[in-house]
Amino acid sequence: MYRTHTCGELRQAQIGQEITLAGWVHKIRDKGFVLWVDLRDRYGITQLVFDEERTPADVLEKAKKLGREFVLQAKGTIIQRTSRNDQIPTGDIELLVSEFTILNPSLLPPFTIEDETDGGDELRMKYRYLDIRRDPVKDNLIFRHKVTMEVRKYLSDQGFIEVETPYLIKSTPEGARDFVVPSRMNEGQFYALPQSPQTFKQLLMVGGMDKYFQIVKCFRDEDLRADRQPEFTQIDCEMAFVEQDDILETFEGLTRHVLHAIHGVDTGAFPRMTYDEAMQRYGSDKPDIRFGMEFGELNALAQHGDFNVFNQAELVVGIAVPGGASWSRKEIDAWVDWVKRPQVGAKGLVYVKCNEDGTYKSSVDKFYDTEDLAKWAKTLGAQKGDLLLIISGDKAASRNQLNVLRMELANQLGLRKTDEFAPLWVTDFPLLEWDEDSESYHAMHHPFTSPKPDQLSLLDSDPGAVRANAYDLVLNGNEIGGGSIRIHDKEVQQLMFKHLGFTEEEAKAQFGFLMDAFQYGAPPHGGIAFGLDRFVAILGGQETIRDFIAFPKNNSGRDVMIDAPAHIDKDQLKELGLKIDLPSS
RNA sequence: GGUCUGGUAGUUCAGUUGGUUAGAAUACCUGCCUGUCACGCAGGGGGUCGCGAGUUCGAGUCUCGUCCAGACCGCCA
Repeated sequence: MYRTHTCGELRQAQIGQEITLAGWVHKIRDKGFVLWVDLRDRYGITQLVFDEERTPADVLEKAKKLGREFVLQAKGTIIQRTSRNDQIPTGDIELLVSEFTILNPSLLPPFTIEDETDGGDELRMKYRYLDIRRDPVKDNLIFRHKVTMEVRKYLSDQGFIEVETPYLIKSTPEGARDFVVPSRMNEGQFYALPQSPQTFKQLLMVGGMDKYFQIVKCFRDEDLRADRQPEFTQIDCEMAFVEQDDILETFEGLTRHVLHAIHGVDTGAFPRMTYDEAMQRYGSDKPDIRFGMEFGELNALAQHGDFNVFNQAELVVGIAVPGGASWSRKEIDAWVDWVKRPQVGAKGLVYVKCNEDGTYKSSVDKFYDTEDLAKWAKTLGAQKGDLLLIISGDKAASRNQLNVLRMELANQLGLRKTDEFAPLWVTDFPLLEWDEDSESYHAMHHPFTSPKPDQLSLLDSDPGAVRANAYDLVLNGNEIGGGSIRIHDKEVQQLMFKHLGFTEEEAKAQFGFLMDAFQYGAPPHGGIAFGLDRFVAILGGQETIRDFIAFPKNNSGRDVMIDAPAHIDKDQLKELGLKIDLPSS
């Protein structure tokens, strides 16, 4: 047995006991006559003490040669400290070491193993196993464990069965790019890694597993962001014999359970909002409702004068920024420039200061009188001291630009509090969205999503107007889950494929197995999938999901620790019947 | 595929108009220190300024290319 206790559990109750600890040398403080070593493991830090009076001379001598991150086993007696440290739970005691063994020495680590490390991101990723020794990373992994355990507990208690689905499946053209895996036994053929277990969970419904879930890796070969990894984890769920409300209630229950178990908060029933309403009120299908600054449309109040920018706009839309009237001209101009950057793409930004004395000062004083501006302020819900910011132009573009501005303002005004949780269901998403590049309609969610039954007839006349039985769960302005009631009827599924531009043969070749299954008594069903990495990060009050993944990939999809991806040798290629043909190599 | 930012000591960074021997903090090493816990004090070692070309009497600094990292746009059903 390497240890009798951990480095985090010893208190005054153990004083006088002979114990053995094992851990890493966290820090050494050598005062000459006495030397302290902070010994660290997953559970905490215990101070070891060596001194001239009480420690055997050879042990003290050996201790003077220790280095950071050496792995030690130390035996001795727990004693009361002469001077206590109230900063750590074990600060009342220390281990007077009688003998110790160096289980393994360590090279000098390339960065300090401390909460506030001196190491940069790149270095920490390369030596991720050292990074994980640091509390912030370690705590995040433990936090993730707690969340997933609560999820499993809740779903299992609700009668859900966790079923594993295959990782080696078939590539399909819809959606994201697939990661592909060559098959040795079927030369020239490839598996694909699943972007989600979508069709398998539907087949489980046909199989009668009427409540399924799986905490499962999914893979998408698309460019990355701070909140996007090529492999990520979903809480994938599906239920049979349910309508949309059943799903929303079940997974609202799950989310509330997790919020309560992790943070002790009860958010109450989640508000619901249709997609159209979300776009109109917030310019986003995932609005952050922790704060106000709701959109107000000013077309009726602003399109009567000589200001042609507004007159010619499809939409004139604004928000009221709390306290913004006190901003200087320079500060406001900075925001005007900010929205005009190509990343935002607005043509301009009109402002109206609603001064404390009841007067108004705007960038369009030439065109509108005080009465106009007062009406705008009222429509946008402005108080005295607020600043109206107004964007105009194409409807979709203006909403998007104002949404980007609203979010950035909220960030800078500190309105996005990480310890506040504002969930929201967004429902009734469009079934299809127009893709400019291919000049065709694509499924907004996925091709298995059912249209609202009463809107089936619209599919031919006005496909873009058809609404789906699809919903997203939004938390603090992030989409953390999305799902739909699925199609379970072969004819309807075939109709969908037709509208997505599949020929009958293509549909049969790619999804024939699913439509076959639908002919053998497929129950009505629907489900949802949560992005676990993002969910955990938001619950943890952070933005980047990398900090909650033990071994994440970098910006270009590389694992810099193991240096993957990598070339494979000629024999492997030959065995797979592959030839590399790159202009550069 | 694109835009932007960065790459200088083990590490995090500073480095003025292109000009003397490239600095600081921290880490590391040595010595001192009778209770430290961000210990303290004194001293020391440590640099292919990402790489390659160019401009110049002279380049960490300017130009071009390239590699790497990060953020964003496209993309992500």
